[in-house]
Amino acid sequence: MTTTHDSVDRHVERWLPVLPDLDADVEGAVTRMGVLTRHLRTVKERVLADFDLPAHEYDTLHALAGRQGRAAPSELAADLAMAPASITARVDSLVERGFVRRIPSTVDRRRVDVELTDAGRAAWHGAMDVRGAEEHRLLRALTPEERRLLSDLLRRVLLVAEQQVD
Amino acid sequence: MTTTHDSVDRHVERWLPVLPDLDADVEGAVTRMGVLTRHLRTVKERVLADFDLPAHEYDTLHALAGRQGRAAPSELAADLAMAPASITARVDSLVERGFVRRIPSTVDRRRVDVELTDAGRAAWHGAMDVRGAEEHRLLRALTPEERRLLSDLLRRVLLVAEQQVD
DNA sequence: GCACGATACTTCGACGTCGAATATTTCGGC
DNA sequence: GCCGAAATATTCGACGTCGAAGTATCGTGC
Repeated sequence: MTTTHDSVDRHVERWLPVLPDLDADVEGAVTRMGVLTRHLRTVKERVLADFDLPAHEYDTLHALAGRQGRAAPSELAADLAMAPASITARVDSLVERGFVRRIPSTVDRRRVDVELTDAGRAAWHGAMDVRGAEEHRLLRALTPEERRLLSDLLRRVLLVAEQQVD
Repeated sequence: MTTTHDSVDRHVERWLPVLPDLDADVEGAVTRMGVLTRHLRTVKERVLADFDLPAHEYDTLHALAGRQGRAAPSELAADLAMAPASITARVDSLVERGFVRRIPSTVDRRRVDVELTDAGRAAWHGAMDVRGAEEHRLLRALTPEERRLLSDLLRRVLLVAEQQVD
């Protein structure tokens, strides 16, 4: 069983001479996470192109589906980790395509619920099947136990990032 | 020793009812990588603000330093994984700030080398020290052996992503 | 009841990135 | 040597995102 070099190994080898106090494991783990998330995003974009769905439109439909097909723009902004101002444009184009409806709330006239139409739910559901295929293809490099281990290690790292500093 | 829930655990719990065939470990690992890379980018942006350096300017200086302070725009584009057309604007603003020089090549008149000035190298070197502090803070949640393990697991996953399909 | 701060969404202007098209230069086959 | 193909950097127009400002509405304390 021989271990092989990946692009990050070459990246680290290239930087080690000029930055001697570089921790290969820290740099390696961080850089690999970055490369992998970028890769997954690129593949998702390419796969969704077959459905005429830009990734940001799919993401919006997905977030809506995660809230039973109905949510306020501010809720979508929080779920998608983006500025509330950006939601307006996203919803505009989805309305244009008939995937989404704007429903002014009657109880609080400041609010405007966004609701998935049947066409919108169909578009989401259709693209859903291929979604995650690349994730599983990559993670199949590990055994189920190793996947659990990876997920657990990352949880412990993420907990440090998310802990409140009051 | 009690294990704690992070935001991704809550994310998975929220989706499991509607997507029963969701693999918690695959979804967990992938989502955590995404959240962590986003977190690291945000913190880096905030820390670099003290140096009046937008992250994309720092990244460009960093890429340049990785090539001994001199590189062609196309090389920078490759190292930074972005479109060559985008490099022009980045170099423009760095020239504006005196961090970089454009040197037309004499041997191949299509090429224009970009060279780090003393001020540019100083700006990069100054921001270098704080760079990576957050990475180490987060990864300190793991033991050195666990960090090695994490990096190794991610390498095996990345190798699948990078393997050529001829 | 009223005024004032908080809340919710949108508009606006600026910015960074990209793909396609362009201009210039080099290279290779003949 | 010449001509078409490849390479290199840039310009241009479009797009998605953001922060700040704007508009409308709600809620609360008095």
